[in-house]
Amino acid sequence: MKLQEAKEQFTQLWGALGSSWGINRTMAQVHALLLISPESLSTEDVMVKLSVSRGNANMNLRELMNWNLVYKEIKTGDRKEYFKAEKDIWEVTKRIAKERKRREIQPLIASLNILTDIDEDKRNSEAKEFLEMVNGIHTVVTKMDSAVDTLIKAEEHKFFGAIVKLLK
Amino acid sequence: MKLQEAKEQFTQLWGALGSSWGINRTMAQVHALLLISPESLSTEDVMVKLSVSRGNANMNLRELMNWNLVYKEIKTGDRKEYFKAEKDIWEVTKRIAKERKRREIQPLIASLNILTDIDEDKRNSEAKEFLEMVNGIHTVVTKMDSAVDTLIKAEEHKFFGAIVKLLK
DNA sequence: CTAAAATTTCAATATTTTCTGAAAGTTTAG
DNA sequence: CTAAACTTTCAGAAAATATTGAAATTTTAG
Repeated sequence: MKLQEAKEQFTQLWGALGSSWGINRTMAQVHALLLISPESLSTEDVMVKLSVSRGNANMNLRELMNWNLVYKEIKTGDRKEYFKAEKDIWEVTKRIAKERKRREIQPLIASLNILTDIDEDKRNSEAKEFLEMVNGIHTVVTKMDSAVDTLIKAEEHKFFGAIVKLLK
Repeated sequence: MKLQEAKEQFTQLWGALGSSWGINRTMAQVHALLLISPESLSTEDVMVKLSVSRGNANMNLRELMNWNLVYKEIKTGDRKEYFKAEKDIWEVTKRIAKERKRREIQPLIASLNILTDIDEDKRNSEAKEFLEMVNGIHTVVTKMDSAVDTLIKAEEHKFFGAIVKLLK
C-alpha cells in the first residue's frame, strides 16, 4: 500500500472507531489527521484535507483542545493558528480516559448516589432488589473510577504488567 | 424519592449512559428495565413500560440477547416469550467487555496490521513517523485486548485488586 | 485608530440513526 | 390441517445529530 493511501485509511479507521464509541466522526478524523501530520496544521489545512467547512473544522479543533489532545502552535510572522496533536499514544490514552472519567463516570456516580435515597421500607423485597442492583453498579463503577486514576498515574508497562500477572 | 420514581430515573440514566458510549438509547433502557424487574417481561410489557413500538421492542430485545445480557424464559401454559436479564453486575461488565472486544477491538487490530504494510523506503522520515504512530496504537490496543481477556477470566476483587496495588 | 485577516457563532440544512406499524412469517393448540 | 397467537421484518417517517456558510466578532499589523 502507498503511504498516502495508508494515511487516508487510517483517518477513516479512526473516524469509524470514534463513532462506535460515542465520539463525533469528524472530530476523530481531525484527530487522526493531526496524529499523522509531521507539521502542525491550520484550520484551512484541515478544511482542505478532510473536505469540511470552516465552522466544522473550527468546532472540532476546539473540542479536541478541550480534550487536551491537541494544542495551538503560534508561528512567528504568521497570523494563523496552527494545531498539533499529542503524539505519545500512552499519553493520548491517559488523556482520553481522564476526560471520559470527568465527563461521564463521575456524574454517573453522583446520579447513582441519589438513587439509593429511597423512602421505602428496606424489607420490601422490590426495594431491596432495586437497591442491590444500584449498589452493585455503584461498586463496579467506583472501582473503575479508581482504576482510571491508577492508569493516569501509572507507567504503561506497570499498568499492563499488573493486569497481565493475573493470567499467570 | 419514591421507588417507582427511582426506577424510572434509573432507566433514563442507563439510557443516557448507553448513548454516550455508542449504544442505542432504547436498547440501554430495555436493559435497565429488565435489570430492575423482579419478574421476566414480555415484549408487550416492554412496549407499555417504555412507550415504544413492537418492532423497536423486538429488535432491541433481540440485540440484547446477541450481547448475552438477556435471555428468553418460557413460562409453561403461556405462548408468549418472556425476557430476563443477567443481574450480576460483574458478570454484566465482563459480557459487555467481551462483546466490545469481539466487535471492535479485534477488527481494529486487524485493520492496523494492514496499515503497517507500506511500500515505501523505511528511511523516508514521513513513512517512519507514520509507522511509529500505527505501531504505537497497535501496541496499546493489543495490550488492552489482553487486559480484557484477563478481566473476563478474573474475579472482580482480583482484577481491581491488581490495579489498586499500583497506587500503594 | 483602521482595516484586513482570522476566528467564532448559529440558524438553516443535510445526514445519519432510530423508530413505527402494518404486513409477512412462524409457531402451536386444538 | 387451521386459525389464532405471537414474532419478525422492513420501507417509510420521525427524531437526533452533525454540517454548512455567511454574518458577527475578535485580533493584530501597520
